[in-house]
Amino acid sequence: MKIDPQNPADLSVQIAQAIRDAIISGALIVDERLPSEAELAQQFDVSRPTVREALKRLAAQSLIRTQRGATGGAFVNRISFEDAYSQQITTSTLLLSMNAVSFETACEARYALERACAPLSAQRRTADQLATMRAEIHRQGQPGLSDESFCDSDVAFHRALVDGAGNPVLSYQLAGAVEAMQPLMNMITFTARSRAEIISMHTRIADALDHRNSAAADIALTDLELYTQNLAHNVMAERAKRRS
Amino acid sequence: MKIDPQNPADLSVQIAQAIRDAIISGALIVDERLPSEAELAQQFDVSRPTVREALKRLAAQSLIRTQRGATGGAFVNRISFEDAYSQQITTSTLLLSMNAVSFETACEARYALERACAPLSAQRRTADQLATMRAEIHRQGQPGLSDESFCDSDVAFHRALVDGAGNPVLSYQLAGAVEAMQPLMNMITFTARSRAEIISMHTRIADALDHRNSAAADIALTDLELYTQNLAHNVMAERAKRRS
DNA sequence: GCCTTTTAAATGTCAGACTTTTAAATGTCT
DNA sequence: AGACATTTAAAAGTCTGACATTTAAAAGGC
Repeated sequence: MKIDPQNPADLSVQIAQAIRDAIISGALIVDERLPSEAELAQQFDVSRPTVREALKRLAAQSLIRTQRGATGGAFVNRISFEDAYSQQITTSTLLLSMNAVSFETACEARYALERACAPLSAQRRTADQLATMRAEIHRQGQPGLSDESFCDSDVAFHRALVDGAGNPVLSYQLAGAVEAMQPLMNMITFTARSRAEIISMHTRIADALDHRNSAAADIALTDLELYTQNLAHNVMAERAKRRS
Repeated sequence: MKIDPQNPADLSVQIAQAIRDAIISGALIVDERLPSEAELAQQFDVSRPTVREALKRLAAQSLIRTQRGATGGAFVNRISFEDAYSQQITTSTLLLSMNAVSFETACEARYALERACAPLSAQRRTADQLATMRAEIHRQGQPGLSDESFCDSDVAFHRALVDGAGNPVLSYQLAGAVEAMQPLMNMITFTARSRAEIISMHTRIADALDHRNSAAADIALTDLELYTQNLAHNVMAERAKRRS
């Protein structure tokens, strides 16, 4: 692990890169302890604050964790699905909000992804996951349910659908995407949507998975997408009219 | 933006969180300059190194960028699709390698995602994207092509397929996933695979998109997945036999 | 008016000290 | 001997103050 003092890049960037490479290449394995900050400073021939800045960069990406105390230090972190998942949500959320991604584009991507796991969900969904979906549908039908709770329930429903595929990699990819898009979708369709319509389509999806009918699930998801896209379209048109 | 000195969490973590919240909430907008490190240190009542560690954390997530010099400072970064994409690749790659995700699971997820954009690709692929796919197929048929180049070409082919959907959100999600899984897939099927077989299936995919035949593309992708899964299965069985 | 030089503001880096946390080693009492 | 309290040491976390480097704007000279 070496750095080049002549390199115009900041030293802390170079050091972080060197350690990151060591982790990715397998030279440093999970739960292995890195040398102490003082030792690293010696090895790289830089000061301790510089080493610390490098370590903070890695910590921000969950590549390492640090412990204080006698047996403390920086340890290579095993990146969990949860870590990856929450990182994806922050990144995706900001990406969508900062790049003026149209509702249409985000919505299309979201449902394309969900349809991707519908066949697997139809095959493999457990009784538990189906029960979760039914429970969320029931919750969505409760009168007096706040808009926020309805949204949460919506997310939980789709989350169960995705988890039904029984593939953690898919779950992590999709749940992140769905959750990141939710604020955008709520912003548009918060007020206009008809809960009854949504509940009926959720029920169709749950029924389809219940009967392990992949094609029906696909169609129901497509209908839900169409409904959502239409809704957004109308809301936008209404807003445009009011402005003029 | 406030922090709590009594909080057991590290100050640099709290400061990073406070600034992150300000960005997400929109209190800080894209390209806005943050106060200088010295000013931030005053505001939060901490020392400059502590502020710097917080800023490095944010920089590692591409939330801010820093410039040196007279008009320099830390600026809120517009997260680009490229940023998000490369972050996703590192995270996903590590996630897969550190969590012993089975080849089967990763492969299934990958093709499920690709099938998700096949219908859109069939509708929208441009002549350019189709030409890219054909060119990569041709390249894959060149005798004397190194294994590495073949892999690169394979990635490029699938990348074109995904981009064909014309949805940047999908592209970013899927390209990241595909690329992250590539090392894992190569590790298994590097030697055993038949280029001719793969090329023929690639051709079937390209033909299907050429004719805007979504169903055929789906079938071809499924066949490619089956072929890959079989290959992996055989390689594993072979390895197990050799060990005994 | 244009080019060069100076200057100031900001980040990047360093050195050394002090604080806090933590676990292990040591000591003490029953 | 074993259980509990105390000491100690290692490590991260933090602070202070200084210097180096970069960069753009201001000042100055032709």
